[in-house]
Order: sequence, then C-alpha cells, then structure tokens
Amino acid sequence: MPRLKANTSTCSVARALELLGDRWSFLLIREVIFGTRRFDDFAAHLGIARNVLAAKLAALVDAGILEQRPLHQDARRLGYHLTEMGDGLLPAMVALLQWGDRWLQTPDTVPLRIVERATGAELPPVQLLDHAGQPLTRRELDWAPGPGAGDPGIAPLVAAYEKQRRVVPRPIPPAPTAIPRPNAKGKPR
Amino acid sequence: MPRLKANTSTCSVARALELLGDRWSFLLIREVIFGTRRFDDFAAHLGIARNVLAAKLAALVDAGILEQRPLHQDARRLGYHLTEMGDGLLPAMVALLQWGDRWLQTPDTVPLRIVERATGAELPPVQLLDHAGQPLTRRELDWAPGPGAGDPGIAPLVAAYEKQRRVVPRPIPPAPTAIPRPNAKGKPR
DNA sequence: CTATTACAGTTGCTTTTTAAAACCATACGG
DNA sequence: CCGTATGGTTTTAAAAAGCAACTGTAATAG
Repeated sequence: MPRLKANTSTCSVARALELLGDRWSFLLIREVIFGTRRFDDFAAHLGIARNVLAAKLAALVDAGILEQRPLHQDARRLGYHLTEMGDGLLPAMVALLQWGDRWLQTPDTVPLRIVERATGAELPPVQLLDHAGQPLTRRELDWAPGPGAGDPGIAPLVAAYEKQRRVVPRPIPPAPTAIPRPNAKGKPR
Repeated sequence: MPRLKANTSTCSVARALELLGDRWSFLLIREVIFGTRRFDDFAAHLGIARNVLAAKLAALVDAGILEQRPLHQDARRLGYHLTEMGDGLLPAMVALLQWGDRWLQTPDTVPLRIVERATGAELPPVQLLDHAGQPLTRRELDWAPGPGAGDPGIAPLVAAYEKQRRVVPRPIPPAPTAIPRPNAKGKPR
C-alpha cells in the first residue's frame, strides 16, 4: 500500500519495506512462526483491528509471503502459512528478536527464547560472517555496486554513497566503546 | 510513536517494532550505514518529508540507536551516527537486504552488494546456525519460554502459543517444495 | 435436517498518523 | 551587513489505523 519515492524503490531494503514496513507485518509473520493460523487468533493475540488485519493478510498473501492452506489434512477450512519466501525472513526475524532481547530487555525479562528442536539449546546470536565463518565487525564491512546499480532508479543514490565514502576517515568515538561482542550480556539501559 | 497493545508490547519483536516498525526507520538506518550523516542528505536520498524526518531522527536518537557527533574531528557541525545499539541492527539489516535481493530482485537487478572490506568478496547469506555452526532449517527450530515469560503482559500470549503447538502435526504442503537452501539462487516470481 | 454457534471477514464512520509545502532560525563566508 | 547552506518548525491536507456493528459461510449440537 505505501508508495515510496522513485529513488528508493529500486533498493532491496526499500522494496522489502514496501511490503513489511508498517507496524503489523512483522508481527503477523512472528505470529505465523509461532504457529498462529487463524484470523481471529491473529486479531486476539495482536489487538489489531479486523479490517486492517484483513488488508494486511491479503497484502502478504499477494506478495507471496503467506499462503492459505487447509488447517489440517483434508479440512475445508483454511489457515495462513509461510511460503518458502516467507520462510526466508526467518534470519531477519530472529536477528530482530535477538536485538530486542539484547537492547530492550534485561536478562530477566526475556520472554521467549528460540531454541534448537533437537537439543533445546538456545540459538547463538545471528552474526555477519565472512567466508571462513569468522564474525565480521562493522568496520570490516563495505559495499560495492551490484549488477543493477546502473538502473536510473538507483544510480543517483549509488553516486551519493560513493561521494560520502570519500569523505571523513571516521570521527573518533567520544568513548572508545568496546567492540560489540555478540555473546556479551551487557545491560544496556 | 506508535503504541502497541499491552499483550504484545512485552515481546522483544514488538518492542523492536515500536521503534522501527514504520516505513522510514529502517531506511534511515540503511542510510547511516551507507555513510549518510546530514539532515538534508537523508531528505534528498529518501524523499522523506522534512517534518517526518525530524521526528524520526529524534525518536531514533531518543531510543539510543543514533547519536549526534561532530562530522569531522573538531568540527562544530553535528551528524547522525550509529551507536553501539544501532550497530547491533546490522545483522537484521543485512538479512533483510539479502532477502530483498533474493526475492524481490532478479540476479541482474541487485543494486548493492555487501562485501568484506579486506577482500571485496560478497558476504555469504546471513543464516541461522546451531552451536556447531551448521545451518538450521525452520523445522529444526523451536521456542521455549524465557525468564520473563510469566510477565502478565505476555503470559497469555505464551499460553496461546503453547496451545497452538499441541495442535496439527503440520499439513502436507500441496507441492513438496524444496527445503530452502540458503545459497540457492532460484528465481522467485 | 434444523438451529446454534464459531469463524472470517465487510461496511461505514471516527480518530490518529503521515505527508507536503511553506515558513523560520542560526551559522558562517564574503 | 547580505546571501546562502543547514536544520529544522508550522500549518493544512491526505492516508492509514481503529472501532463496532453487520453479513455470509462452516462446523456442530440436537
């Protein structure tokens, strides 16, 4: 529904957010991940208005993230399920959940843990890894234009990014904060 | 700004989305990651209305995700930078970008690649890994109540999830779609 | 087979958020 | 001083979200 400006809509993040960039879409997908299938259950769990829920579910089905399948074998009633495309959002989802656990909760208030089914062990934090499987920090990351960087919809943005990159070697952080260790459990605020 | 319902606001995903669940927050963070620092540059790159931009930046600073620091060493003018908390969003951000590349672009239209600074090699897809570093599929995941699951704000939701878990062994997918191989490059739609 | 309730949405209307565009304020640069 | 770049506010309009009541099928009970 939301329409973004031309100069952003070619970016993958922007496109993803055209589908998911509202208050409810991610929460709906969270619900599906946690096993919610029925209209009234979404409504009850989230407190979302029913008309908004209907519109949102339709949009997600339309986008190919959800699909309706029978609730049980040979039942006539349908429920909402993740498609393969929807499944693909799991890493982003878990990363967001873990970020929330880390920065918006204290260790005592974490409500849900994502665990391995086989062992029950909590999942390690989702990290950016290099090809050798080693964690990468923000400083070790960079970007490069992809095959579609020349598209008139995004070329100006890429040019702006190029220009920014040439500037400022990075201001000295006021306090030389520790490199964020993924496993560290510092209490944030 | 958006206020969520009581029964969701204790969940980490919900809390994260109270800060980030709108059309612009993620894009602003993307901009900061790509080096944008100045008010007018955000406005120009995204086409966001200036009042909305001002409100959003203030909210992100208030939340501790961004902070204002001098643009250069001993410059008087300030720019927006990621805090450590903001840095923590990188895995979620990259996961979202990669999802968009995979499902909302064709291989030819991918506009930006995230690479390792040292080698220039494109980052492998962000994945959910177990403790041994092996990729996990959706079926191998489960959840468990955390220390804060008893909080009255979330206990009913956790109870609902428990109940859902007991039902339905999982309906047979109409087409037995391939298990999503993280590296696969199937053309989606 | 009929009545009753559960379910999955619509419809019409109100309130809240977001957006657009014009307007202000401060800091330099000359 | 004057002009301009920067970083916002104010005002007003449009879009989205919320609410409550209503409708049409599906399962279910008798």
